[in-house]
Amino acid sequence: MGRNVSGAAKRATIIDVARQARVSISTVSRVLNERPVADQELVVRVRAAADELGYRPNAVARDFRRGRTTSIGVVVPDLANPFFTHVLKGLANDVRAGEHRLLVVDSGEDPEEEIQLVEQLAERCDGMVLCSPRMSRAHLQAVAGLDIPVICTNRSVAGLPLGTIGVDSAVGMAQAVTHLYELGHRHVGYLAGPQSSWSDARRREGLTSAAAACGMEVSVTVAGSASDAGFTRLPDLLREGVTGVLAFNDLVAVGALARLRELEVAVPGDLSVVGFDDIPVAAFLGPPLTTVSVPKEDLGRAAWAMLRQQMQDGEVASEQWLPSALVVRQSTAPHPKRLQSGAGRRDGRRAAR
Amino acid sequence: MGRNVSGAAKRATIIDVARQARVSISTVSRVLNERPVADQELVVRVRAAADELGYRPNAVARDFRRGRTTSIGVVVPDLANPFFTHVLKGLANDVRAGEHRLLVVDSGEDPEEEIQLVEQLAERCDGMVLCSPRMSRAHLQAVAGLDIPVICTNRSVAGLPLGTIGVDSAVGMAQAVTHLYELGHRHVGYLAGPQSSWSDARRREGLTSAAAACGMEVSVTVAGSASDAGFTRLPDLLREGVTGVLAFNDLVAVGALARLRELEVAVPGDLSVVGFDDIPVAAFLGPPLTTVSVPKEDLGRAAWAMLRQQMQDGEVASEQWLPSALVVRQSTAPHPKRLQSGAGRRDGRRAAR
DNA sequence: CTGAAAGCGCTTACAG
DNA sequence: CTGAAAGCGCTTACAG
Repeated sequence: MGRNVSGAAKRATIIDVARQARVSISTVSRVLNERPVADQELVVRVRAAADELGYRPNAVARDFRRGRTTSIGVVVPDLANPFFTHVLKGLANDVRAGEHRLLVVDSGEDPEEEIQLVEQLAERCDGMVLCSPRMSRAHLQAVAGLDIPVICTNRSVAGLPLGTIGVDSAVGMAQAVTHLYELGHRHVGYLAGPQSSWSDARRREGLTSAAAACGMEVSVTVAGSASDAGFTRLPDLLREGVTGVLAFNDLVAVGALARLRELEVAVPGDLSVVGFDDIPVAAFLGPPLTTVSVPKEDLGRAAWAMLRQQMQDGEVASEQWLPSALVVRQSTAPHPKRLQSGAGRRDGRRAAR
Repeated sequence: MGRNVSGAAKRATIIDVARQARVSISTVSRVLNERPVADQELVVRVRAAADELGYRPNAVARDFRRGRTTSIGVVVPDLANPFFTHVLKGLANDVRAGEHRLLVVDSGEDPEEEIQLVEQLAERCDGMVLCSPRMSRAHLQAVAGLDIPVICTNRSVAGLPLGTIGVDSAVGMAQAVTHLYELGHRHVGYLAGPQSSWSDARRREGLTSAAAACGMEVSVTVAGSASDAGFTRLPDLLREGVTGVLAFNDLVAVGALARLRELEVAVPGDLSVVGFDDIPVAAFLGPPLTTVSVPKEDLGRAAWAMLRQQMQDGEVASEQWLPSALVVRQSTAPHPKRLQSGAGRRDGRRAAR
């Protein structure tokens, strides 16, 4: 039993196994990698020797020699954000099926940390997925020079040889705005996300242009990506006199709802609230949250599909956008002072486009 | 610019750099690893050559040669569970400070998958943290034989040379039970977690013995670890006539709250609800959830501290338990039919022990 | 102080 | 079909 009893009883290598089994190291390697070996007697001896010595192949040596790692790296800005963990779930499920394993790394929303991690990780992986990368375009360009297949999610990288897959949040946002408009709202507020978020920019754009199209007034306040930001910034919008609030994401909406409860503003009676992402808790809130649902797990799956193809044929730089869709629950209702026909619709799901 | 224009213009190695700089590979290695090199002229030439060739050292080769990886592996059952992501945050923050990087892997709550991932990961890391491992004790024993420092969280591994760090959930659970007792409740229900969870067993034990101590009746129904489980199983407990419900974790409590809203059972007026973990959303629910707070980030930090020490002095097998503490918010109130003096306490925090 | 050489533990052409 | 040998890209004793 080659186990360390105490201290370092040096780990058995393929040479030790070969000696013990009285064969060459080539044969040991073949047996252990299930390559054809004619003499069954040899196979038996090798397996016995490996067992006896507690031999475990040195994976780093093998990766080194093969020039491949069978690992896929994933970089996310914040593992505590449910959006990313659901993308990861989709990825993990499909990757697990194959022979690769997923190595996840959290950049802590720090662009500098992010590029460093990416460069370190790239050396130890066969391919990478960068989830909503926060790094500068210049750094993304450096990533493109890393000669390893890379997919970016929710970040446009036009002109760079990186695969892109994202959610078309403009469409979902436009649906949300239209929904509020149809309910009679004429002045809405946006609890914006982090400045470094490309998705926030897209959502804000979508909101602004949809509102402009139907002549709605929009007030914006910068919140962030977590619930306390929504809790803190919500009053800014109330002061502006909005009757509907759209949040950068569901977490921010959760904070807004809590603040409204504290202020005894009834939702949806006095004010309508719309989230974004449709994280699991959204459906369980009081009231259940009207939100824009994005296919998080599909995003992960699609990223893996794209990455795998890129690893196979070496072709890069495709682009793919998944639809988002408004899910109407119970946090939105007709404008308090202006009842109208479109009111009272509940729990429907409207497909994007 | 050694970048691949298309196809594989083979990556520059240390040999190419040495040739270009007209020095030995030893010197290149020394310069690039910032070891003392006397002749500044050489340093300049090496840096220039490396730049010109776009040289990036092969990390796998270096890890192989050094016999170390500067990576720490972390295995979690489910990245979508906020509890684990917060433990990870604590870990990541402290690890980031040093020279190590964190490689996270999700076992999908599958014990078989878990042991496989652990064995693969162990070969590519200098140390590992297993968060709430679901694998059998026999498999844990195999892990102990992997001659790599390993810390387990929330799992007792008595007799095995693995570091253990966990949360003493029995204490927090006892506080929750006492809290309900003092509010006049005499029959409570438990929405239990997954069978494979060691923490659930501990919490259930804590609940049962605390309830027995004060003569309270307990009904148990097996839910799981996600909100829909709480939503689905809650009625089982109502049927038993409980006036207070304790959930395995906050997610399950969220589901229970949603079901109660649907059933128009007032919380806390008609029924009290207590969660576990104190995830961020707990404080933002309607009503804000009374729950047992566990020091998730501290758990991660402590795991890293223990692992680092184990990697330094090779000493293994310490044990450490962090306290949990009840946080009283607004989802608990006096038993509806039995008002009494202890009632109405709000928003206090009771330290463990 | 720098360079030539050994060697980490494997896999895989190449001989026999 | 199996074995002897080369070599992946580094780091680090060891010479000079």
